[in-house]
Amino acid sequence: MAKLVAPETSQIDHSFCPVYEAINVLQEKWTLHIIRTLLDGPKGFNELSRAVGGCNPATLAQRVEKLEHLGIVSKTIHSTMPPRTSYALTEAGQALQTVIEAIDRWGRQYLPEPVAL
Amino acid sequence: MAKLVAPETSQIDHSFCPVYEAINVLQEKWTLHIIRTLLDGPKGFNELSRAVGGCNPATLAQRVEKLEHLGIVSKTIHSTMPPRTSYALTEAGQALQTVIEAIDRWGRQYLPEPVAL
DNA sequence: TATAGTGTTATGATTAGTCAAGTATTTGAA
DNA sequence: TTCAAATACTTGACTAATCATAACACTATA
Repeated sequence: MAKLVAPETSQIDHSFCPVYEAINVLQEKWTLHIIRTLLDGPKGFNELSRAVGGCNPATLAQRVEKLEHLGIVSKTIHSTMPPRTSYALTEAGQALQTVIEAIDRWGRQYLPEPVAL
Repeated sequence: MAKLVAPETSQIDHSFCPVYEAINVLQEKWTLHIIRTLLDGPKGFNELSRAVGGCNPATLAQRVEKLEHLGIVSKTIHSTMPPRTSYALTEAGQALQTVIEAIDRWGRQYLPEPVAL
């Protein structure tokens, strides 16, 4: 799995760059949507799914697990049967509000119309 | 950001929400890396590829084309043979610096160590 | 002449994401 | 009572995205 790194002449060293890592975390599909939704307050799984809009449960479960692992989201199980869970942002997750706000401002200014692809 | 308090309803209208669209644009793999790299200044294709680090040329070409279409990146062909091109950020692209900076600050504060997956 | 550079595009393989359906249980309505 | 809907996911099959690699035409340097 370890890959031989190209000669040092022209390759940039990403060995540990916080911005690079942060971008890698946030760039996964649905991640930013999930965080934005949770900025509104804690939500259960299906509630989150509906609010995010369009993410299928398999992907959502995987994303939420990874975010929990990264300390961005916390999961609380209130009762096992009937199942009742809630997902909330940790401090690190709340701190992403500044990122979402920056995206929000940019979007309002530079995406005034629906994007046709 | 407007914190629309949705007490019980939980169904959100995404008909046209600039933040939602902006997130969709920025969440695609390599997009933020490309923009961050170009904040450093205009680059040629291979130069960009090296600086971004790890993106394969097919994907990079596709991303860059989409970003050009969205008015975030501009492409200038200086000569066809030998090929010489340069990719640069437009005004809308430059405006994403605030987003990258927010991610940067977050990363430095909350990702102090390499993320093990 | 040989090697490395330019900007792409083509290939076929791998990985990531999607879809529909199912699990076990309770709550609320008919 | 019995049925439908809700809860939080999981599973397996499928498709779309991304991957590494190589090719192309051509120049500039060694």
